[in-house]
Amino acid sequence: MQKDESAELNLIPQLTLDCAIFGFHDNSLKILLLKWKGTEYWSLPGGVIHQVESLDSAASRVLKERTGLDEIFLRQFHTFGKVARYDGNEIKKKLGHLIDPSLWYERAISVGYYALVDFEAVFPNPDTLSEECRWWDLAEVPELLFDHLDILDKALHALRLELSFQPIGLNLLPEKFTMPEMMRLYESILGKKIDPRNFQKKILKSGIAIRLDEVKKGVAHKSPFLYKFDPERYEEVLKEGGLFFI
Amino acid sequence: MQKDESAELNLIPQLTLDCAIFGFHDNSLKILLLKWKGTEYWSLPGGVIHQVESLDSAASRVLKERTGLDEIFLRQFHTFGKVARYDGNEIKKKLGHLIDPSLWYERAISVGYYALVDFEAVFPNPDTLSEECRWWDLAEVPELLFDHLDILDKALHALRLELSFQPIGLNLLPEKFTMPEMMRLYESILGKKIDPRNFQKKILKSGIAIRLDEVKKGVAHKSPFLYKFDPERYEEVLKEGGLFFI
DNA sequence: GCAAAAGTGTTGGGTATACACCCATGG
DNA sequence: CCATGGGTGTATACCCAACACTTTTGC
Repeated sequence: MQKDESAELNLIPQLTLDCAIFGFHDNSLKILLLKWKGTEYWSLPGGVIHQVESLDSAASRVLKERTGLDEIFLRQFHTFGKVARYDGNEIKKKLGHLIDPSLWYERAISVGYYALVDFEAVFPNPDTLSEECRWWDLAEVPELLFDHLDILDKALHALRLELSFQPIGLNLLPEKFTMPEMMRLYESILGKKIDPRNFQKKILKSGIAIRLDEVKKGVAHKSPFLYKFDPERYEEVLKEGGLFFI
Repeated sequence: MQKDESAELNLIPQLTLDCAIFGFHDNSLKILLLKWKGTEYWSLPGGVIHQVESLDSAASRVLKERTGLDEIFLRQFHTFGKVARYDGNEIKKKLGHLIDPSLWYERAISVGYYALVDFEAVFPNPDTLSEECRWWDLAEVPELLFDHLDILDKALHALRLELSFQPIGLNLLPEKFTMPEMMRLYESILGKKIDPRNFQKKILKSGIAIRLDEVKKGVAHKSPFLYKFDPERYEEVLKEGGLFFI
């Protein structure tokens, strides 16, 4: 986007943001992606920053637009500032029918956010340049435009690092959840297997989750108990030094 | 700074960077600050971003200018994007004699970096708007301009979080150092006391530091042994899951 | 009844913590 | 010789990892 145009629209020039929106469903971690109109190319949802809004508000706005959710758990994790983040030729070739490449030749710096949302509560919503917005399993992510694979990698890395200090479970799981669900959430973020006995012991000892007098019905096999978080205790444990699963 | 001027100078408009440069000396953590010409006000060193350089290169450039050092350990930690980061009245009142406030009324977003340097190797060097550049003990930091106290706080917080995963010691200590020096470095970052016996055990068992056949002379009291890092082993330990002192 | 997933306890090894005294040096 | 900080070992508690079988349910 050119400066003149940015100025007209009251945008901060050459600055954008991109969001890695994570959800959890079917025992695996998902990421919300957009498909660009008339192409087979996908990217992370992103947006511009208005002169009158903070970076955080801009990210909330973008998330609200794509997911319909307010009060989303959002964390800024890195700002991407290489000189050649976009390849002019790539844009001309892949997106030339959609946007005027001359407007996109200028360098852009992008602030990366990751978001954790309740999969069930999201209504995915394409933006003006995209025709589809949907969840992808992390293991099956298609080729992404620009440097969005880098951004996604770094988001995942930040998520792993902060797993011990952020209320990940509270934001990615529904209000009532089972212990195996929570365990598989941790497994999919960490990329490794966890022993179910040790996991349960640790969670229950920490007190962050409480067993309800209720089991999950309608599933095959033995009915698992349902749990809910104790948000105050969760916060407390994270502040006291974290919840490590290394 | 206004867009016209940015364009002339080939700068990215409305985007700056600020650096929290940490050193370690006299058993305490220090931060490098600039004093603005004709005032008693201090701030973190910062700079602009040229169209033809990456964010990381811009930060390296600023650091080279302020410290004389190349190949500095630098980490981006957060981007500060509130709408009203600068207070126009504050600038007019405090810095009106130095800069034209009309040029600074425009909002700026700042990318924060922290740097870890060998205190002894630095030659502090003021920039064009400052008359002094010197180290301050973290416990005695004066009032800072703009939102630089926030930035410093967040830098320290990031440093603490990454203490277990980054080669902090290697970058903040001289080539040969004593165990109590290293211990007090950790103490000053974490803000708490560590047991010297347990500290030594842990460091030596990890293998990141090797005792030399040499003691530090010319100090009062018993001469402490000197150690040096084993950089490969240090990297290895950090990758394997970190070096925790919680 | 059988396949699939849930639920559950114990033990051994290792790691973190707590703790106090002697030693070397400079002044 | 004394004040100061450096150097060191042990005993204990806790935590974590390893490990396998029974139960429940849907099909």
